[in-house]
Amino acid sequence: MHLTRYTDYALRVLIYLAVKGEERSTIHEIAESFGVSRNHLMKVVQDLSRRGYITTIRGKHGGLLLNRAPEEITLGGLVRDTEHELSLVECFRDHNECIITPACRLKPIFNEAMEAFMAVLDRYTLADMLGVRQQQLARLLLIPAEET
Amino acid sequence: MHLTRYTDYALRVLIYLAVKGEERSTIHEIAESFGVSRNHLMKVVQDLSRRGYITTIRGKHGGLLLNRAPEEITLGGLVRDTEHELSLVECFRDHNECIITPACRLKPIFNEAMEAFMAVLDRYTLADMLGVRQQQLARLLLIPAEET
DNA sequence: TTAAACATGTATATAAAATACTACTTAGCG
DNA sequence: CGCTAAGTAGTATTTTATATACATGTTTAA
Repeated sequence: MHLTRYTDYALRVLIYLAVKGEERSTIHEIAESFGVSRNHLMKVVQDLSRRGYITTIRGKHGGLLLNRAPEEITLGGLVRDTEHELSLVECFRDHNECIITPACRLKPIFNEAMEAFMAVLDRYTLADMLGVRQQQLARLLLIPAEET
Repeated sequence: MHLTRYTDYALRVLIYLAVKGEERSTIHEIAESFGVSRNHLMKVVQDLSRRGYITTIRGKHGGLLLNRAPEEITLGGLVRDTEHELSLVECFRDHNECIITPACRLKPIFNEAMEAFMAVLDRYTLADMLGVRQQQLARLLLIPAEET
């Protein structure tokens, strides 16, 4: 049971952008920072852009910026947006062939568990990710200190 | 985000055995009933046996029996036993290379979410799976009605 | 008008999971 | 005593999802 790297990377991009603040960041720079595939990050970035999380600016001196306040980006929302397959077991999927489905009580129980999981994530926002640790994060990401 | 079929099948085996009650069931019969790989089920059964969930009897007229009362088998326990990889994102694993881990607040949050998820599963037992629907389950599984 | 940036589609590689295969052990039954 | 139905165990193969790479296009500031 785990989330995909896709979701993981989406979170990292948002954290990076939030730490960097007003200044533009490039995909290249973020990929370098985390030591992950630049091409894969591109897909993630496009998705985040299409969904309105970030703004992308093409051309020289282009880059990425957060498009929403960190306080308004919930973890739950993001996970729901980027994790396509949230179906825990076969009976949640389209091609379910489990014969006991009509009488089985597992589905509602797993549903309840899933909701409890998401409820926790809904309580936290990107702003909660930073907080007092913003400076430390900036250092780890090799982002020059902001003069805030 | 989903559980493996391995866990799914483990649950199905337990449900089958619980519905069948006192009578022995064979792996073959269970695999047929659900239309799943007999060989894969074998691994699951061995695992359930090693962990004390079920008793296996070799030889002619052998088969499987539940080794604990359905009321004492919790969903949470089973999932923890059969789902080996409960690490949601990279920083939960052994070979974590995410550079912001020391300052990152995601891990404790995901931990909390995971605990909320498991807490729900811990509240339900195999007995809850059957309840009023036992007859219907027996019919779906093509198990001759018990004279209870 | 060029270079730095994002955009898009397709192809390949990797890793995990599922399944299949093979050989073996146990135990009831005739 | 030997046959057969059942579980045991290890290994190999296939499948699938995910991740990564590659190739090419588009935008825009300098």
